[in-house]
Amino acid sequence: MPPRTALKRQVNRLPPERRISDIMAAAKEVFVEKGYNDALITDIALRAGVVEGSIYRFFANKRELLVKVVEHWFEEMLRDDAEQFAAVRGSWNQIRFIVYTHLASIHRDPALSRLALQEIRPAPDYRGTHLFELNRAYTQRLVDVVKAGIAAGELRPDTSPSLVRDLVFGCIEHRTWTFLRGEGDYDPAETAEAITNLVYRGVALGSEPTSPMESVVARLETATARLEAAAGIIPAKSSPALSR
Amino acid sequence: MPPRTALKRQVNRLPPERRISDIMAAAKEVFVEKGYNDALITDIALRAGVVEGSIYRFFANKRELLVKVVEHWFEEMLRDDAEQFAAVRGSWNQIRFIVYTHLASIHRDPALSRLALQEIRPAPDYRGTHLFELNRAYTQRLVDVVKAGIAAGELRPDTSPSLVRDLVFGCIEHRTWTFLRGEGDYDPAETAEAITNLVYRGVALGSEPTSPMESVVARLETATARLEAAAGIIPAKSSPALSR
Amino acid sequence: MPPRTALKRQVNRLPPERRISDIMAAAKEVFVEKGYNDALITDIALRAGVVEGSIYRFFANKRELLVKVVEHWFEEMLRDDAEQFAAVRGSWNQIRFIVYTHLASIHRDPALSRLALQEIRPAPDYRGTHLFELNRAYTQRLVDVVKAGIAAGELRPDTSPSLVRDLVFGCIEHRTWTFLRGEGDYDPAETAEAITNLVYRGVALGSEPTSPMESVVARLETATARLEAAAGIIPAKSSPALSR
Amino acid sequence: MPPRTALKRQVNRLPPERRISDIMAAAKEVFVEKGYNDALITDIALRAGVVEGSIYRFFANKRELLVKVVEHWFEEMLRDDAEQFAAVRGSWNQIRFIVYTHLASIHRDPALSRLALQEIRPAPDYRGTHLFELNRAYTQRLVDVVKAGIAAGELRPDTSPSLVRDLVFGCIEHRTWTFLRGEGDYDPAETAEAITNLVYRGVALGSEPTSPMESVVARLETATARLEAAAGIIPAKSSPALSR
DNA sequence: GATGAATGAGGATTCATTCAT
DNA sequence: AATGAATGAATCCTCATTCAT
Repeated sequence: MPPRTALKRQVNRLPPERRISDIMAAAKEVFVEKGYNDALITDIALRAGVVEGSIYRFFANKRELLVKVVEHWFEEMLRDDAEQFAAVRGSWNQIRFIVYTHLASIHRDPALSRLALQEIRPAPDYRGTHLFELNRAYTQRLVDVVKAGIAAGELRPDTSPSLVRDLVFGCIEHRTWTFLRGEGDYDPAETAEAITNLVYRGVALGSEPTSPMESVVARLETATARLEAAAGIIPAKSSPALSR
Repeated sequence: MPPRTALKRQVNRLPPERRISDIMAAAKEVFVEKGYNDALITDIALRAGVVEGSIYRFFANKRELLVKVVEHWFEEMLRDDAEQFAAVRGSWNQIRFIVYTHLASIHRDPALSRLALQEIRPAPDYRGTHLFELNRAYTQRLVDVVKAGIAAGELRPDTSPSLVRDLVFGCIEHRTWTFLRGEGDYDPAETAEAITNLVYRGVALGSEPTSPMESVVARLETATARLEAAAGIIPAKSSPALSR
Repeated sequence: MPPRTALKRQVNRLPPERRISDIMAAAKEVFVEKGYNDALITDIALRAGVVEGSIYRFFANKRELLVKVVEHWFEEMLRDDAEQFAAVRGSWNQIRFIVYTHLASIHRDPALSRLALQEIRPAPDYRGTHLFELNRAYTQRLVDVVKAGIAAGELRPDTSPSLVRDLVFGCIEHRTWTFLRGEGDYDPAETAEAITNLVYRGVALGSEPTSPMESVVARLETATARLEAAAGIIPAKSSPALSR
Repeated sequence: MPPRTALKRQVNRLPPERRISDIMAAAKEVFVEKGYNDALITDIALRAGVVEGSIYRFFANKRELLVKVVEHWFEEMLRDDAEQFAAVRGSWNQIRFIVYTHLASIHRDPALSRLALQEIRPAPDYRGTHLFELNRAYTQRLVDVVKAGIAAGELRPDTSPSLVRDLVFGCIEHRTWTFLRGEGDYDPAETAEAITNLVYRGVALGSEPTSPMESVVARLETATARLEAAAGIIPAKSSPALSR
């Protein structure tokens, strides 16, 4: 048989993990730019440097690719948070941390958030998704905080932890809709503080001390800042916990 | 190109309002059964007893038809509620009424609720929709209740009414997602009670200060005052206690 | 029978000719603005102050309406021209008149010209149209001019009048295409002169000069020579006789 | 929405050029038979032995397919002619060749000619088409012939080559309209001879005195202008009758 | 004679997915 | 394993024309 002068096919063999991460990176880009429906497999393949068929070797279909991309994003977020969260003490601080983190994530990645909220969650197969599990774990932290707070006698014993969860995440979602539609903006820290206070007051035993405490601290900070300014001192970037 | 001449045409003349309501009724049925995407204009026309073309005499396109159907449903709901709501007295009762009504509506018409929340609200042209206006009016009632409560000295003066609105409607939405996906159920009355209590506690003026905390606050207050005095600076605008 | 309070129907009775001319005026507007395909019967009816159905009382269909509109325009043009044309003497002048008139018409009403050339003429039923007859009459004038010129011994006897007709009108059409597409412009007078000269030369008898004309030329020649001499200037490049 | 999964797919792989030429051949057939509007993509696909979708892999839309088909036809014509044309000597012969060739092409492929003249040329995007370029090249040959004739002293130096181009191609078009509408016939050779003679006479340097008037007037104008220039007079905008 | 609501046929186009090479 | 050409289902919308009132 004569040697084939087939220069046509450029076969580019790469380790599977690399292929997968290339595809997912490209898919993330395209989904973020175009949204799910307007994202084209062809486009994703092009940017990933593979052909369409190759995508289907690793992902059953377009939707699975979307889900995997969002799951990946979510997992990274969780991993980053988990460590810090473990260090936070006190119900109020923990709630605030969760609220702030969530608001900040949405603020950082609005497009991915939209995909998660609008494309994946409403789907009938959402339960059964790994993302569903991840999200459960994510929101469960709040439930645990509430349970712990109740056990510690800090929070009202008749509080429904799951209702608090819905209250918090629902509120955040509602508050960020306008932003997700690209029509407004919000300040994560400020919003987190307000939501936390409101919710905390709803669940705290007796006469919650959050807000007085808060305003006093604020005044202290202000006064301190002024003194520092008067003394010509530039304050260092304060720790997030105090940064408000 | 001129249409091939039809042999015989049966014209069935009806008053426009009737036609419109027939079409909307049929559309409502089909949208509810199939969802927006899988709803066929042909199917709607068939059930309404008209030809496809007739639908386009009254509605610019499929989406407008959807929006009109949902708006109609929403308007009816508002009309029914308004009267009853006017008779409710007291912040807690009013909040509960609003929460309950909303929960009950979703429970009664989950499919229409889904269409509103999933199909219409995320669209980029949502603002500008009449539905957007209706919804504003709908949620505004809660904002007004909060404002009135504050004015009456019943609710905390530092409450953000719009945040309460997001808290309430966001919570409801989150709580009903599972149901809307057809995977669970809830009791509107019970849920309304729980949400109302939680939220009300967050906004109501209470008898608060826990004693230990109070002394801390007092001490901090003193320190702050001294610092401020030391700084010799007159605080700007308003007193810090009210500034947030 | 109780008197009907039917205020609904505003019947507006007008003499048929008035109706027809209103409709045609409106149709002309719309066809000119939108072209045939994009012109809507509804739009025409609206501008004419009638309903769609009324249009069909006077015109069998949209195309007939178009044809009637163009015919009307054409008839007016013919009427205006006929008188003037009758006064023109001499083959060259007559040809120039026809060419100029045609170029000027296209320049004045490019949209209507397009409709005639692009919409009506290519149609399979063009023959049989009154417009076809009108156009025949219109172009026939040129044929007659040529025949008369031949008979008078001014034009070559082997000239095909119909070929001259195609030459002239084809040339005009080709020359004006760019303008009709809205991409260029031309000067009717100048273009008419150029076309006429070119064509005339093709059909005129050899050593022609009509005697009276010749003497004029001779005299002009003399005058020119004198003027040039008077100017004492050596003509540039080539001899003036060849310079154009 | 994902397409309902087809059970079995028969894939028939072919080299792209073959596919493209199959599709174009089928499209040519259908366009010729039915005209652009009445041609169905389905029909074309069927005859080409592909599915509708495959057509859209190679052609952006129906119109592009049409344009490509006509361009292909035109290119072949040009290629065939070019060789022969190169061998023709003498202005008259060259003009006749071009005229004859054009008449013969139309006579051979009236349907394709119609598509070019009626569907493609009037479109607003005609310029920018490759066909436009091809046609320019095609007609340019005549322009070049005229220029060469002038340079060789065979044709009148005051001839406008582009006007001759419009004269020739316009005349041909006009002459063939009836045939293109399927209502008459013509003999290419005979018609070519007649047109060529008529045109040639119009441009050949002969004894004809039409232009004498014109050239004399031109000389007068030139001389006058020089005299005026010598006298330092800026000539007023001359009357149109003299402006040439 | 006027009205104008109702008719209804008709086809290009997209793009996720497959599978022969 | 990679390629990428081929598949093919699926549907909204327009608007000239009609005809019951």
